[in-house]
Amino acid sequence: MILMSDVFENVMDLAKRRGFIWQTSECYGAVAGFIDYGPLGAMMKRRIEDIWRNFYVIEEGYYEIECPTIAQEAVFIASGHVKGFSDKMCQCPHCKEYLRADHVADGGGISGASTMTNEALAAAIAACKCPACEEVLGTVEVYNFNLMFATTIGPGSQRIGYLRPETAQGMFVDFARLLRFYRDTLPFGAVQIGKSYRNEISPRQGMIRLREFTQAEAEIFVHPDKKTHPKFARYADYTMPLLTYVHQQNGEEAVTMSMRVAVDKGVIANEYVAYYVALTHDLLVTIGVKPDRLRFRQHLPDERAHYATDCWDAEVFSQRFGWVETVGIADRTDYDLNAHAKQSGTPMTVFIQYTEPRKENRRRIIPNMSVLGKQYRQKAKAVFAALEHATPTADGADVVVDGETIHIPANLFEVRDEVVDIRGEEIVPHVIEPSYGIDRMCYAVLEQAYDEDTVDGEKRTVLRFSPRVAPVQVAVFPLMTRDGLDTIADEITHTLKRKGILAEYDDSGAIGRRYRRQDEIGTPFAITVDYETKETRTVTVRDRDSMKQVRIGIDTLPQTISALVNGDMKFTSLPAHQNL
RNA sequence: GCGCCGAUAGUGUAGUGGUUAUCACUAGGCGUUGCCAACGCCUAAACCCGGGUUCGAGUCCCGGUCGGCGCACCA
Repeated sequence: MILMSDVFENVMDLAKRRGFIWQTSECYGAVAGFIDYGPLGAMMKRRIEDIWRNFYVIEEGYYEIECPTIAQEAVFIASGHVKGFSDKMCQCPHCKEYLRADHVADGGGISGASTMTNEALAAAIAACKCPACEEVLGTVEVYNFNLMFATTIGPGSQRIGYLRPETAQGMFVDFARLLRFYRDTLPFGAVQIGKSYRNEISPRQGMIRLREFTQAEAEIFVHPDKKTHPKFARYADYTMPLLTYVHQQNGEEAVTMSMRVAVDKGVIANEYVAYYVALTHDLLVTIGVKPDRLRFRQHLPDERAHYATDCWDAEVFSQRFGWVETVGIADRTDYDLNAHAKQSGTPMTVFIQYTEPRKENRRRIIPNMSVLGKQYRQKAKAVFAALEHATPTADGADVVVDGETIHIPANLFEVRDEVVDIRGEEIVPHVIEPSYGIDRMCYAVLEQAYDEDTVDGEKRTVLRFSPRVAPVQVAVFPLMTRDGLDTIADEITHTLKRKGILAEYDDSGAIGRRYRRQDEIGTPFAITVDYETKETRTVTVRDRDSMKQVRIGIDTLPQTISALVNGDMKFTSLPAHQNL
């Protein structure tokens, strides 16, 4: 349509002016990386989150949980964030370049940088050259920069806590309870929508990169050998352009294919990842992302987290920022559960029962505790343990305890060969993780909804929201504020509100001005009470995008508006279109 | 963090050291108005923060904050 000089500026200006998004605590001077959602923005965000819930909680059946945004240090030691999210940094005194101190050490042939103290590392790299300007560094300060916000828990306590950098860990640490909730059966999933925090060095690009942001994440626990999605048929024929890492390396364009083909050809690792790639496409289109501004890009092998076997990003095209990573869908394998099991000492496995028990020969060596115990006392426990794995002969068994070979006579233990039923095995599930950046989705919806057109030579600014995400769902206007028209409009407003519809009454100014106000905040429909209303109990319903109107009875308004707003009915399918 | 640029009513702006900071739109009130930002009258509303130079600073200088861009960073 109209070429907009800079959509980002127009959108953010409108967002600020009309109460969608603004900078936080402006009266004290804003802080980079933090935003407030205003009245309309918070409503829009909630509607987007609710659509997400429809997909993941209601349709997929993965219940939502809510964990604290602060967790104790052990959680993030296990997840790798304490170490991996923290870099040893230093600054070149000559060119002011910020450098990874450990990389400088590696480049200078110094080993063991990761185990040195900051002071030792600083001393070690003093003789190294700055990789940027080639000058010898000399005296530098090495410090840790961790992207997690740290805090302490409790009064005067030294117990360290961190604000979570992702919601995912909450689902992992709750694994055992979730497994019980889902009655010890794979696959199952849990989701969480909430705030996460990263102390970004340089937050930029409006609301694209924030220090506090909202994530919607699902962790789906699956059997490692069964990555076939039970409902794969739903999206098997769903097609979309896929930009594989091979395409990217060869500088080729994305190729459109169905999910079935993508899995069969090995383009996408498994059905689970493919299923959520397709579901994500479906979801993003539902909230109003245009398909031609949406692509799925596979992570390059060196870009993937070390544990992920496959990872796809949903990228939304922004006229300002180019392709913006908005959703990541990764197969995290068993990395997280293993890490938490090790750190916490709690097993995080599922018992998978075999369809048929397996017969297995087993030899058990049963020691005569009363005799051996007395004989070996403190060593007894170690002796028992060693004996279990010993290879007994006719005259006994030799075990080695603390380097000492001890002969246990055959009469002090019994060897039992038995056939046992193995009914199943403990396995560590793999995790499929779709992770959504809600703020980026909100921005994408705003940017893509923004439009300007020309009506009677005048510019009209309109947010072409899907009715499902529009904060205000319908506006109600009396044509005149007299002759009882305002009373009727007021009654209609209240009737709609009682049905759970967010209706806004407005009688201020000319009717055209009121339509324009609602256009600018993306209200999809407007009801006008006119003089005919008093005679026929009908009102006009006006469509934001076409500006066309139809006349319908007051009594059918609640059901009609509901259907229009939740997408069950299109405006064009209403009878008796007329231009008034 | 570094470098460059910027910051004046809600929004967009004018203002090259000197009265009471310009204009438009927006918003609120009253009147008018029989369907797409009409009109009249009235009202409200701003120099990012801190320091300095000066008789006098929105204007000049320094520092900070925020924003944009380029680097760097982005498990």
